[in-house]
Amino acid sequence: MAETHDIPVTPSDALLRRGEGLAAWRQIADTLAEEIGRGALAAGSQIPTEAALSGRFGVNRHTVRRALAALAERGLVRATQGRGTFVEQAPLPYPIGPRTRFSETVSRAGREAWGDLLASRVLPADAETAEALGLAPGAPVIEMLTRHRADDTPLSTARTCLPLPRFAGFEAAYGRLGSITRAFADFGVDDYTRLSTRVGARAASAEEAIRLDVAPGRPLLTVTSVNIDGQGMRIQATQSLFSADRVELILE
Amino acid sequence: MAETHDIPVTPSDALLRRGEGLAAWRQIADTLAEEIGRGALAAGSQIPTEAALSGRFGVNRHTVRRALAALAERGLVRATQGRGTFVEQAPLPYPIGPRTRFSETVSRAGREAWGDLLASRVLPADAETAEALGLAPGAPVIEMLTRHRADDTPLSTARTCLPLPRFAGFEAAYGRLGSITRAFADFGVDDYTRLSTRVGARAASAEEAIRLDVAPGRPLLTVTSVNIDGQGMRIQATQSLFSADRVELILE
DNA sequence: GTCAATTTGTACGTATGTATC
DNA sequence: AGATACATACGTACAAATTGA
Repeated sequence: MAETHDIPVTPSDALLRRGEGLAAWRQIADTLAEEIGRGALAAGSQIPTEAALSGRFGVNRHTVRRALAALAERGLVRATQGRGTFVEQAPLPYPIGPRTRFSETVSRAGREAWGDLLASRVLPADAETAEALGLAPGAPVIEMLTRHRADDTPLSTARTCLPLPRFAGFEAAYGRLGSITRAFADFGVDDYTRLSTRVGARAASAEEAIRLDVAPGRPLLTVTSVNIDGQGMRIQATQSLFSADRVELILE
Repeated sequence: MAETHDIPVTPSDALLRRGEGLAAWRQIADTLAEEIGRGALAAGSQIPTEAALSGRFGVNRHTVRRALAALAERGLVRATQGRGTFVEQAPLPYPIGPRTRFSETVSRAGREAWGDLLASRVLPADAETAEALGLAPGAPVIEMLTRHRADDTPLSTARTCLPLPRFAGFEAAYGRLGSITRAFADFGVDDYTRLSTRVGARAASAEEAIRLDVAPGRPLLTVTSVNIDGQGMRIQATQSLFSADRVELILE
C-alpha cells in the first residue's frame, strides 16, 4: 500500500470514473463484488482494511465504508470490529424442481453429500400430515428428523413423514444409505417427483439453530413439499429448513 | 366458556382422544390450527386465554401452553405477555412460475392489487444488472423502486431495472397503471416470461422495514428474477423483497 | 494480566452537485 | 430563478473490539 494519491493516476490505472453519474461508492462495491465473484477475494478470507482500500481507490475512508455497507447488506462480506472485514461463504445454489435430488445437487457442486438420521418414530398422522399424504387423520406414519450436510457443513434439516405399512423400516434404510433417493430405491421406488412445494422464511429457533449450527434468529428458508411415486401415490411429506446463509434456491 | 370439567364429558363432546399415541398438546394444536384455518378464529383476533382453553380441553394449562408454543413456532399465533394470544394473518399463497402476475395472484385472493412507484431514475447499469440484462456495463437503464400492496397491506417491495432506450418513459406508465403487466402492454409487450428465479431469505434492514411496514429484522424472502419478452430479449431484472410474515411462495 | 497496535464503529463538521418544489 | 432538500464526498477525532507481544 505504498501508493500515494497526490499524483493524478493515468487513465489505465484509474479505478474510478468520476463525474459520469455512477457514485464512487457504487463503483467500489461493484469492483469488490466482482473480485469476490471470480474468487480473487476468496471466501472466508479477510479483505484489505478500509484504510488500504481508500488508498487503492483514492477515496476517503467513508466512501469505502459506504461501499462495504452495501456489500454487507447483500451478504457478501461481514465486518467485525477490531478484526477486519471478511468474505462470506457464497450460498450454495440449490436447484429445486420436480426432480431435484439433494445428493446430486451437492455432488455437482463438488462437495460430499450425506444425510444424518437424527431421530425417527412411528406415530399417528397429525391433521396437516394426513392431508398432505392423503391419509385418514390418525393413520400411522413414520416420522424422521434428518440433517443434510455438504462437506460437514449442515445445509438443511427436515421432518419427513412416510405412510405405513408401505415404508416400514424406511428409517433403517435411510440411516444406512444417507439419502432419500437411495432409500426409496431400496423400497422399489426408482422414480419420484415433487407434487407441490411451498417456500417461506422465518428466524431459527434455539433448537433449530443447534441442529443447523447457526446462531438462533438467523434466517431460514422453509420448504414444504409432497413427493409422489411413478403411479401418482403420495409417498413423502417433508418440511425442510435451509440455512438461508448457506443456500439459495434456484427455481427450475 | 360456561363449561365445567368436573363432570366427565360424553363421547360426542370429547375433544381429546387419550392413550392413542397422539400427544394431547398435538391434538390441541391441530384443533386450534384447524379452527384458524377455516376462519373460526379470525385473523387478528384474540384467542381464548390459556386458562379458558385448559378448561375447554380438560387439560392442565401447561399442556395448552405446549400447544400454543407449537402454533407460535409455526407463525400461526403470537403471544404478548399481559395482553393475550392473537391469530396472525395467514400468509398469502403467492404462486411463482414462468408466467405468474402479481396483479392476478392478488385479485384471485379477493384482494385489490396495486403497485406504488416509490422512486425512479436513469443510471448506468451496475455490474450485476448489466449481466442480468445482457448489456455492456454502464449502459443506461431505468431503475424503479416499487411497493406492492394487497388491500393497503404491503406484501413486497422491488427494485426493477429495464434497458434503455427501449423502455424510455416506462416509469410514467407504471405510475399511471400500477402494474408491470399493464405497463408492458403499454409498450407493446403483451407476453413475457420468467427466465430465471433465485430465492433466498434474510432479515429486513431499517429502510426495508419502513417500506414494507414490518419491524426491522423480520424475515424477508428475496426473489431475484429476469424476465424475457416473446422474442427472448431480456427486458426486466428485478429483485423483490417479500415480507415472509405475509407471503408464502407456491412453486409451480 | 497488561499494554500497545490494529481495525472497525460512531460522531462531529464542511462542501458540492442534483433533483424537487 | 430561487429555495430547499438530499445524496455524495472528504476531513478529523475518538470509541470499542480484537490481537499479539
